[in-house]
Amino acid sequence: MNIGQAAAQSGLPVKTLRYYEEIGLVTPARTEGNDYRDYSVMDVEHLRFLQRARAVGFNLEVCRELLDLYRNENRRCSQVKRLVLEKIEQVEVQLQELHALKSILTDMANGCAGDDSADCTIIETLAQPKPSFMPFMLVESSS
Amino acid sequence: MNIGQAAAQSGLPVKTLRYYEEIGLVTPARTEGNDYRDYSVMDVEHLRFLQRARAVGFNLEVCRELLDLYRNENRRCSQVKRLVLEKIEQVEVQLQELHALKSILTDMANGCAGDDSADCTIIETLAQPKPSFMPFMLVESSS
DNA sequence: CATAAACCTTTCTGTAACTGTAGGGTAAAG
DNA sequence: CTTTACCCTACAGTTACAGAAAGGTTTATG
Repeated sequence: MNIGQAAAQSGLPVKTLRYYEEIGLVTPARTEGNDYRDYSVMDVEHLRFLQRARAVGFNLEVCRELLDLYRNENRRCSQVKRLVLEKIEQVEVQLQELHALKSILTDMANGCAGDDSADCTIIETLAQPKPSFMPFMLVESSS
Repeated sequence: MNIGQAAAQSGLPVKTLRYYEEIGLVTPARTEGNDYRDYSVMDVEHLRFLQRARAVGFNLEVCRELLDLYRNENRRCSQVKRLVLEKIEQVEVQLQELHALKSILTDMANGCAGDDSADCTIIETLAQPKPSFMPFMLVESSS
């Protein structure tokens, strides 16, 4: 089938399919006369697999590993699980960082009048933070 | 002062200082003989301000706005606070997305034996998810 | 049969915020 | 004088595509 149909069935944009071919993830056949890409049913399965793996946050490098495992009958389930556990750890780190940021930003907003004056505690904090307010800055600036 | 010292005092890498000059954020003077960058004390203040604004998650576009407000004596505090409140909203959206991802990934990991067999429920889920497992896929694939 | 719409093709450029590398000039120390 | 540590510019690379230019093909319609 043509690229447009493959895109519709996989839930991915046409440009993404061309990109995935360029980096060797899913390489469809070509029709003889006109050089159009010709995606097989299995190609589309792989594209759908990639779409879902991306949707749960795996980057393309890991998606490639996952797809290789999907295509490999000799895979071991433990290999797959390890990738998922690693991703969970990354997500947890990101969550912690974002929680910390939100806490700082919320403190900033709460300490700020938000009126028409030029005096602004947020600007002051960014210009010269009190350690009690942004304690991690001590660590950062000592590196 | 030279770029190396300015970098050390601001907590930013040398390459970042050159980049910030390239995009017009902080443009130091040049020494006459050798074209070395010559950062003033105020330049370094601005760099430190940028370092902290970046550290709490603002992108460079917003950092530029914040720096402009910092330099502008006619700023209104409310303008600053609005930027912080917007950022908080963004962080909250990201937190929700990450929580959802973590939940899906954790379900995947929990449902998987992680042994030496080739049968893997994670791979199966990515290949053909059950709606109860990845319900958002229904929305995604209908677009 | 002509033509217009809807496909398809390649290639180049751009995104964010830098980092790395190549190839060179300059300054302080021994 | 030489080494070492700076400094400079300019260009390529990173992620995962999206947009646009310029053109070939297929299909539907008049």
